[in-house]
Amino acid sequence: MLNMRSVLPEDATTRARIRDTAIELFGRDGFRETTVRAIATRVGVSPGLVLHHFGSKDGLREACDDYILAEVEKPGETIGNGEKPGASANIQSWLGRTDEHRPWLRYIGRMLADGSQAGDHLFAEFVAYTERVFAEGEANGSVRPSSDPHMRAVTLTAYSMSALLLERQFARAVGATELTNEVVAAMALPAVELMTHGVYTTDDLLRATQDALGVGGADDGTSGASRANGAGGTGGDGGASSDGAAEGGAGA
Amino acid sequence: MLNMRSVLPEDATTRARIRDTAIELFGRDGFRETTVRAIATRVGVSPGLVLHHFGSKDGLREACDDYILAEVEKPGETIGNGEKPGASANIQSWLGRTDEHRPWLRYIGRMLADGSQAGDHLFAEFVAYTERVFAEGEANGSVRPSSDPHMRAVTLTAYSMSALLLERQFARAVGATELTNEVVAAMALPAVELMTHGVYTTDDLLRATQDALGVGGADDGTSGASRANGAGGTGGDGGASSDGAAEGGAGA
DNA sequence: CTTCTCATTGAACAGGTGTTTAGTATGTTG
DNA sequence: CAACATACTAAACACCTGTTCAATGAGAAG
Repeated sequence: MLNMRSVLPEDATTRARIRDTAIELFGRDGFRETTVRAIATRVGVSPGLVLHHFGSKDGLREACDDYILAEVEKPGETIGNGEKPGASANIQSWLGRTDEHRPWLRYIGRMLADGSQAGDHLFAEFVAYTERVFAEGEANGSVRPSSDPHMRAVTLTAYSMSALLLERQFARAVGATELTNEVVAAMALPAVELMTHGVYTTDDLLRATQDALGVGGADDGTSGASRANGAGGTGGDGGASSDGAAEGGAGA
Repeated sequence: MLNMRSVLPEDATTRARIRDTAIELFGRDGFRETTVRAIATRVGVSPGLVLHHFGSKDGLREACDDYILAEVEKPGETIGNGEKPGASANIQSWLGRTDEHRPWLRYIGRMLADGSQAGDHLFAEFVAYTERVFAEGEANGSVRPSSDPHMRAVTLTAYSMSALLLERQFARAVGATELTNEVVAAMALPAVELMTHGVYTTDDLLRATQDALGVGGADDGTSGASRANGAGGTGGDGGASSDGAAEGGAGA
């Protein structure tokens, strides 16, 4: 309720309007393909003014990075209640209101895809938060232990970010072209189902992977069937190290 | 064993060497940031020759797309045995030999990130394959049913592609800078653990998500604890539709 | 009022870009 | 041999890019 001028740059200062428009275009088209003139035209100013305020196009990018970083790390953006701080909660909230925050979500996707330092920082922050929450849950009993807690956090963070990086593909799956609320809603249940039960009914693939990597049963083997059946082992030879893992369900 | 000239453009025709170099640079730096002159210089020819062979830079890109598409859809690339056809198996195989196929993996990542039509085609193919395998496994008993099989396939395909899109972040997690075999190996176990057991010990979050979306228990409720404990419900109000799903583990 | 600051513009500039074009060499074909 | 197609180069061209610079206007400070 505090500041809701994200999408409507009505009375904001010209400098802020330039920055917001830059975020929008950088996120939509990419940094390299967005021209200073395009930003200036959309704001309704001259190209020179953009450089006057930000020094250079790279300076404008830095300003956008800083703004997004500050916005995503802002403590109580979500709702009125005393939500936990952290960037994850904010992105969470933005995904609930895609129409208002789509430019920011897209810009974050670009940050991660471009391999910038700001993207590294943001990703590391997400990972740290996820790892912390999972560690608490593990001590709590609500989260399963992992053979590699850090890599699990990295993996799940990357998975969640795929919604931003593959917006187009997720949208196409439900007949949309953008990351709308409908798309987010359709993504939710399969993701939570996966996080709750997994997809495989047996741990055959898990055992095979453990064997291929030469690790013992580090993970606790709770409710696991053991009959070998559907999913054939990973290939035949033992040369390759870890096939069948990274790909979604093609390991069989 | 058949054609292994991927990384070593020794005696290949000049046209092929230009294409391979373009794939490498497009994948590494992006299409827009890669200049025709940079490609020509690296191959050791004049910039004019690049255009002579491919008409334009966009024509070169199309040639690269076609080549990669054909290469990834090639039937028996994996090993000698009669592996199932399909693009997924090839990428699978490439991830096992990252040093040789890194340019192709990166190029595919760019295809998906750039939102090109070729990327759409490739992604759709991956999804179709994943969905088919899971349908077989579901009939088989080795794969759990899903409330939305198609969206599950889309989601898991996107998840697996995140390794290509976030190569940098995955590599940083193990102290590397590229997608090496070591990185792929480190990714494998957490991914398979997730696919086998999930991360949560209870289905509290699943039930909460189902309630928030207004769906009944479409998924079969197999081995599920029911005690409510660690993961607090999704926020307080009932306005937002599907919070707590897309983000990796921040729903709690 | 005067002076100063600063937002803003319009035009120009230097560099890099994809692309074209004329020309050269090298085979290949008749 | 001549004629021709093709691989290839060097140079230029037109365009777009980020950027600069002098000038203008308005408002604040004195």
